[in-house]
Amino acid sequence: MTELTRRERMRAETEQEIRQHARALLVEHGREAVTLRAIARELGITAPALYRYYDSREELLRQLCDDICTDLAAELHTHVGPAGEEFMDKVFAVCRAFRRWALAHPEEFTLVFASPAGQVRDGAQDRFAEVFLGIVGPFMAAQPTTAPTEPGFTLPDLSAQQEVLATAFSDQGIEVPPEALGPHAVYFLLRWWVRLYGHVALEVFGRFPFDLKHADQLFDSMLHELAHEIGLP
Amino acid sequence: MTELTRRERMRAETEQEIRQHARALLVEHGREAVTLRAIARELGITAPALYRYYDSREELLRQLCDDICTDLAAELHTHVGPAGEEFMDKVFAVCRAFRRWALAHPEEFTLVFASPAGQVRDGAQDRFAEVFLGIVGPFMAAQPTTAPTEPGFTLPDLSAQQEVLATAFSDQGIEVPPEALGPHAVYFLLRWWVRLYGHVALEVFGRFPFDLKHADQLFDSMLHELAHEIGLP
DNA sequence: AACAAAGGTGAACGCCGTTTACCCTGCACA
DNA sequence: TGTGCAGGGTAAACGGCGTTCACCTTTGTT
Repeated sequence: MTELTRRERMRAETEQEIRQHARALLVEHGREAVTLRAIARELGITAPALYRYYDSREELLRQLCDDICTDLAAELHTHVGPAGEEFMDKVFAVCRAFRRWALAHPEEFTLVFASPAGQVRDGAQDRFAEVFLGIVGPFMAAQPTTAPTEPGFTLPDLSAQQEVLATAFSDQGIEVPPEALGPHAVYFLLRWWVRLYGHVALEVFGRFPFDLKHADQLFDSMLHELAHEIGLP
Repeated sequence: MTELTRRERMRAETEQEIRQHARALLVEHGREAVTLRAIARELGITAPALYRYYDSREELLRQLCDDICTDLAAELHTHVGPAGEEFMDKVFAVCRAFRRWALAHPEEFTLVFASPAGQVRDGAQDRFAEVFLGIVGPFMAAQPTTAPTEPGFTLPDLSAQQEVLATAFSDQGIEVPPEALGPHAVYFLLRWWVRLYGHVALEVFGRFPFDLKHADQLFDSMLHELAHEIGLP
């Protein structure tokens, strides 16, 4: 049945426990509280023992970042739902789920989405892109066609991104017809992400210029605007 | 001439030096490196001496946050320029200056614009709003009229924000005619900030779904789009 | 049965924020 | 003109941190 030796099982279990407690510390007391000694204390072992599992605290945080991405991806896929429903309903559902998740998990959001470049990222950047494209891919495949932007606008040069996007999708086994990957589509994807991220981050960090009640309404307005811009009601 | 006693001059000087070194540490080695002991070392004094100036490291960071806001505001006001030029040129100049500043000072941007709610903010939130409104106010006063949004959209309820905005402006001595503060104006302000912040933060944190060359082009497209939406070419 | 590796320990090093007790020194006031 | 006191500094100490090292026990393999 299980090909694992006793030691390997123990190791896997401990590893799991480490991540769980690290996650709990992050959620409840913030990034600074994710401390090797605190984790060890909760596990009933000593801090140096953790070095059998991770090379440093930094690496543990990277791992944590990865775990969060995985969970977030699962959570969001939940809201994609079956293939039946209306296209925009699904997109809206995923966006709203992202906002809800971010507001409910500010510390995790901060770690994953607002850490300065050199720190946690590096490997996690790919992980994040993977999650993002995993969510977005099916939509781009299903999207009937992208409304051309109004004449008079010169699109920025996004040919490089088209290719990156195409190979990323095929790497992940997501089939997206090439005609759905025109420059308009890429451009629109970026605009969507900018606004979604912008609103959510501002709300999480309390950086709107004044206290917003009805932030939900503002968020929904933004979604409808975006939908309008690709030609859907 | 100077009403200050010798001791007061010394104190002011030291205070200044503390801030400078703290700032340098932040810029060069990140938030975690802003350490009481490190600052003291550079000043040639001992760490406990700093408690004559700040109650805690947290408070020092808050103060630092304030200083950054002040400098940023000055920097941005530089780009507002004299009253002569074209309206949109000025708005664009300020937005581009903000992006340049953020990319050139990622650690400072992170501290001020991407710290989870409870931490640095609290008092700094007002400070930030002050800076934001100080920049935005003159534009809203000068703006001819706001193009109504397309029919079929229901604006979110922003009446509370209208009032907050109005009193904030008058508190700061900025004269904005009440007809420039309609719900459309407030709504448009928020959309602008969401997109500006969204793009800049994503770029600073490297959280676009793939590596963007030509991010400038994307940024400029966004600006032109926004200008288009209030009815300017 | 012998042995090597894995996983744990305790002690130590050098950081850190913060508190405490103490010491000068410049300033105000008698 | 002295006197006292507050302001700005010190050293020492506490507890917590990441990390390293030497060591010891358990486990799996040969």
